[in-house]
Amino acid sequence: MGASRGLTELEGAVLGLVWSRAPCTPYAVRREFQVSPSPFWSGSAGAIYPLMRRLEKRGLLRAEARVTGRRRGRQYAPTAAGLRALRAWIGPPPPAWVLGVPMDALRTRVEFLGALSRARREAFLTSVESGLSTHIRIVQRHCRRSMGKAKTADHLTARGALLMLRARRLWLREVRAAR
Amino acid sequence: MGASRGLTELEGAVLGLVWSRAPCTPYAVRREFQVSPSPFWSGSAGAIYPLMRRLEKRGLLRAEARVTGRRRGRQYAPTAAGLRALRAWIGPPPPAWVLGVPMDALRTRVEFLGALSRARREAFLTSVESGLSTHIRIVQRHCRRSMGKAKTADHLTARGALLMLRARRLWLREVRAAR
DNA sequence: CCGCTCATGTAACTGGTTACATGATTTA
DNA sequence: TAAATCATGTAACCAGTTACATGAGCGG
Repeated sequence: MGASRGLTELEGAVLGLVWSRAPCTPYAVRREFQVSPSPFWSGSAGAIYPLMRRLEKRGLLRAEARVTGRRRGRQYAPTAAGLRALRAWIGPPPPAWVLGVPMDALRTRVEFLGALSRARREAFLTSVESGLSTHIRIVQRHCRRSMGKAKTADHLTARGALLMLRARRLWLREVRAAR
Repeated sequence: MGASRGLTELEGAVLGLVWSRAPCTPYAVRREFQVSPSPFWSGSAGAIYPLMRRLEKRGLLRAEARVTGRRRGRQYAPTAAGLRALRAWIGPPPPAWVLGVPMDALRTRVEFLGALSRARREAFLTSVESGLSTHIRIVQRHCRRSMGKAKTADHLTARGALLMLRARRLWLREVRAAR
């Protein structure tokens, strides 16, 4: 029933998050996005709350009222249909754009570095390299923290992020050398 | 003097593209996005044409009517203010989110791979690894083609994309090994 | 002359953001 | 008890997408 067209990226990510943390409040999901070192989604309330209601209405999430003290709230868990939807979202050979080079704001900027004076270019590259190193340290810590403790998925994700950042820093050095 | 708030990512990319290819039609810009191995922006007409008009109205692009045969059309080039805006977009130490881990649809999916059966997981990883290798070959070709010929910026961008893809493939192998 | 690609646009939609509003709970 | 944070939500906005419309030029 319910022709249920595919999930958007954010929907997929939220559904997956709920699946892996269930039972799970919208607030917890938001936090997850907010503390993530990958700041693509703001995890704004205006995105998350309506989205989870939507998933509930589509029968992919089931909500139970949570009453801690006098606090209203809902905890979500995926339904059977929700799990199926998640699998259908991940499972089949992903469309090309999923495999394609991810968009990268840094790469875009570097592409037009030629518009800057030599001095500004140097300053840019220096600042970026140090900023990148900071980020790497953060993700590295996150990576170590999630090691072992049965959080394999988290750890692997962090590893992925780390490898990505390192590749970028390496590339940055190439860029600097080439100028 | 139009307080000219900052440029969006797409605006920055378009302005940069026009700067590096000027004089340049909107259509050429679209094509650039469409053939890019990084398929984040569709390069849809509905995005590009209004955007470039906007930049023109803000005084960042200057348009000259192009008449080839009986064909209407506009060629754009950045104005002095446009170049300044481009520099201001790239130049200063970029905000943290530019340096942060770029969002990656593949990483998101892998994060929830645990929702799949062992067999499906295997199938997924196999399909992704081969798809990734295909993409790598494509970018590699692009990379070689842009070598030398004074297209340093293009080449470096392609290199960046290539390193990113390779890091991803390496990571994929880790994922497979860890399961 | 038919269909394909080049080329320029517009209109409706939509998903996510910003900014705001509200109240409960914890901490200084 | 005041300030901070937890927690839930809404409303207006906006950038980019999809889908459509139009017409020029060109290859068969």
